[in-house]
Amino acid sequence: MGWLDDGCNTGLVLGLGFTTTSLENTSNPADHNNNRLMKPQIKPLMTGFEPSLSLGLSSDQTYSQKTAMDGKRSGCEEPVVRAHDQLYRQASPHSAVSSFSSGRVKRERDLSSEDIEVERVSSRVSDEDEDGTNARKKLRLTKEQSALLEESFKQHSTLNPKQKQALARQLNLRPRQVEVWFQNRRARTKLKQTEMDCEILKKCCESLTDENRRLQKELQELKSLKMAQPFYMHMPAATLTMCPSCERIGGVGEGASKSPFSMTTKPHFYNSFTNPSAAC
DNA sequence: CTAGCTTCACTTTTTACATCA
DNA sequence: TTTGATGTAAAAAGTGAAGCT
Repeated sequence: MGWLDDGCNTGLVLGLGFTTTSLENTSNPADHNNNRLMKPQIKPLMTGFEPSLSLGLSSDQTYSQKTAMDGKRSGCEEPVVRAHDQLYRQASPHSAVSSFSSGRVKRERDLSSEDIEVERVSSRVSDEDEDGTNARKKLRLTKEQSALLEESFKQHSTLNPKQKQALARQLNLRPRQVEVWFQNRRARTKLKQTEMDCEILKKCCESLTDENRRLQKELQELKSLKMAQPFYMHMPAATLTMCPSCERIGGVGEGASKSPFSMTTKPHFYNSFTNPSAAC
């Protein structure tokens, strides 16, 4: 980051520091599985920012496109269901066939006995489609199902097995489907949060850049002032002190505060680590 | 140490919708 | 105006790894 350099070679360093905590913890504090959300791989955005953090501008476009699309879609909360989709849902109310074919072996291995039992009960269609093929079909959740899942997600971002079972029964879905929905929902939440964090960081970056420019300019002005005043040149550096109370530069001895060279404005000895408000 | 379970990150597949010729 | 092809975003689901008990 070039704008962090001390371009004047004055020995003065303008530092940039940034620490923050999670802006929004979407998980429920009471959730028994909350600690899992703090795994190392997701920590960076949850716990702090490294000074060397770089921002990718490409995400800007992605973000705007996504939000545009979101807006577009949120405008019609329930997308128009096409005729064939309607038919599919109506003719096959147990449309939760999903991808039973390809992943079946593994999933049956992974399923708990309870899940398998529910699977048998609520497996709402056979593995084969109406046309007899074994093509993978995917469920589109109904508006009601999505609403209930969302409601449940607001209460718990993760589900324990009992909650999962109950919700699956309530929605007439397989527990695996509920599990997948929550998994994807968590991922989307995190992605959204990441995009928001990215936007905030970009704004902070811009603000810090401006601040840096301003300070550099101020530094230049001070240097030229220094050059124009031989009095300072002849003064030993050690005799220039900053009065802690009036924050004026003075020399040794009384009357120093009355120096014609006293600072009339507060100097910007600003530490971004302790004064982040200047940036954000 | 191992097994079982859960979650996550990453990926693939399917669906819905917009646009254009 | 209608229709089919195509592109794209979102959602559902698959897979493997890692952490925990």
